[in-house]
Amino acid sequence: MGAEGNQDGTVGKALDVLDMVAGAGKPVRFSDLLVHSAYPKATLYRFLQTLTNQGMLTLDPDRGTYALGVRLVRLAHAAWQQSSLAPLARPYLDELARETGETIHLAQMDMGQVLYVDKRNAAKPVEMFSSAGKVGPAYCTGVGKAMLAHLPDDALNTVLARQSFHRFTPHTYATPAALMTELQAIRARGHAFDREEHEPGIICVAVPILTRAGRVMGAISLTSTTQRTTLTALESHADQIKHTAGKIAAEAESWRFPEQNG
Amino acid sequence: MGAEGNQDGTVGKALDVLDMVAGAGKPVRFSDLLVHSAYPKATLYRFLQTLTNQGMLTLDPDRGTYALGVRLVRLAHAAWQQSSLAPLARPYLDELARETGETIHLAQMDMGQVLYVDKRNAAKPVEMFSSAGKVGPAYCTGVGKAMLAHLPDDALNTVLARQSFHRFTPHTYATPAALMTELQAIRARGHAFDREEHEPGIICVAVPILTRAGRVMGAISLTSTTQRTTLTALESHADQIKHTAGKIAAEAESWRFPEQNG
DNA sequence: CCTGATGGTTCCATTATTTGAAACTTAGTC
DNA sequence: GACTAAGTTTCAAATAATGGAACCATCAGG
Repeated sequence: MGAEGNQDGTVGKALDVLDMVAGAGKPVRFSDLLVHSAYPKATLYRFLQTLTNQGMLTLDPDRGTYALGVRLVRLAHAAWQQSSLAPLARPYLDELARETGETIHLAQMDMGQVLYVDKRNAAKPVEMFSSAGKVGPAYCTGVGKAMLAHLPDDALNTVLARQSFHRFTPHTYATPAALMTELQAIRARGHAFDREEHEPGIICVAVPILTRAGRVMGAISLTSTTQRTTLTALESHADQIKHTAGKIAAEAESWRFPEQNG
Repeated sequence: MGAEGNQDGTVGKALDVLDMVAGAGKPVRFSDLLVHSAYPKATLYRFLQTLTNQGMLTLDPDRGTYALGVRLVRLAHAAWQQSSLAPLARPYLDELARETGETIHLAQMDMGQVLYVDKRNAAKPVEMFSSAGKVGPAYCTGVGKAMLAHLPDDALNTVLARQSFHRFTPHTYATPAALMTELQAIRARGHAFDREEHEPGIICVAVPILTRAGRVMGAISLTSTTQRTTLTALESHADQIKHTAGKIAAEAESWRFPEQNG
């Protein structure tokens, strides 16, 4: 049930193919792609050639498989630096991690999904690339809901329209209506919870990072497990997180930051 | 500055524009790009629109500036996982770092340049995204030369043709001829040195990671400074590094194939 | 209030590129 | 050697990209 339907000319189609390879999660053969592709043989073939030529894909000549190219890693380095909150937020997250001793996530919105751009893990040393870049659903994660709650109406609708609500756990808000009520509460409260809505046993408090004008830039969450702590205990850190979010927002604004779109 | 030599149809040109934004290193205005661009106003404009639409770029509506989009971060996560040696090499690099106590780099080749995909720093905790994704010259770094030395002739020539040899330090090999001799020595020896060729005071030993068939997959280096140690002392780790490289190569080769459907 | 810049956006006839069915070339099997 | 599956190339028709020029702000002076 992937969202097919691209309207951006040749470039859009090529990026579609790129996504398809990315989505596979591992090297894929031409014919594998062909089956799932909307494009005819020759067309798909030419796209793959072009993308390979451009270093966006690599072709393993032995196996005849395509995989994402390392050029992306280079681009992402630049992207992460110039357009994610992560480099700027780093010291503040470090501080928050030190003070609270809990796992911290920094996330932004990408195409209606939550994209984690940084992480601090209380226990283990950081595994950056392996966690930054991960995506998750917006409607059932703390950071996701925190951001959704502060999206302008039209953007929110666009995002929700693209969602297919899946009931991950018994606590998941599985309808737009239920979610809307929850978002309102979050807006009033200033922070969002994850009450085991995505994964059983995993809870968190999340706070949005907003510009002075109220535009959503990202969100921070403090995550733990039901075994280690309770939601109430986590909530006691809420003000602290808000403070951190505020500092990040302030610094981001002084550096003038690009907006997220849905 | 770089001589444009792109011709991969529309897609290639669009990716060119993407690189241009990446190269700027900071959010750029339309007109800034227009000056440096080979494309006329309307064309460049449409590319920017398309790329923004696709989430490869973000447009800050207040400033009117473009920056790399977070979609790249998501793609890179996948790229790093599925097509770099990093995830697979991680435990081996950890081990090597523990044993030697020195800084370790894992690099691969990208468009004739060295691309660092992972790093272990003896002293400080890792700063992954901020170091993975970095690029450097091939002809004057340990990892670069280690890889060049094992490239097939035609590939080597392609790469060298693209290089503009810059004399970073007095020790830099600044001509293809001099470099060729060095590469021969490296091939014979099995490992490469960086004798302060890129940065004064920085030295390293590097070893290529090769498939059984002899194809270059990447390289590992062990880096230090002239103040802390000597090249001879570093070289004493050479066999250890080769051993690590061998293990990574073996695992990389065995860890390739199956396919799913769905 | 006008006038001229500057920076960004849209039009649209022309042109070049993409498209994709089909033919072809391997490489692998029985 | 004949059959199949996977990958590659061809080529006329369809389509999308091109870019010169016109257009629409917004702002700064006069």
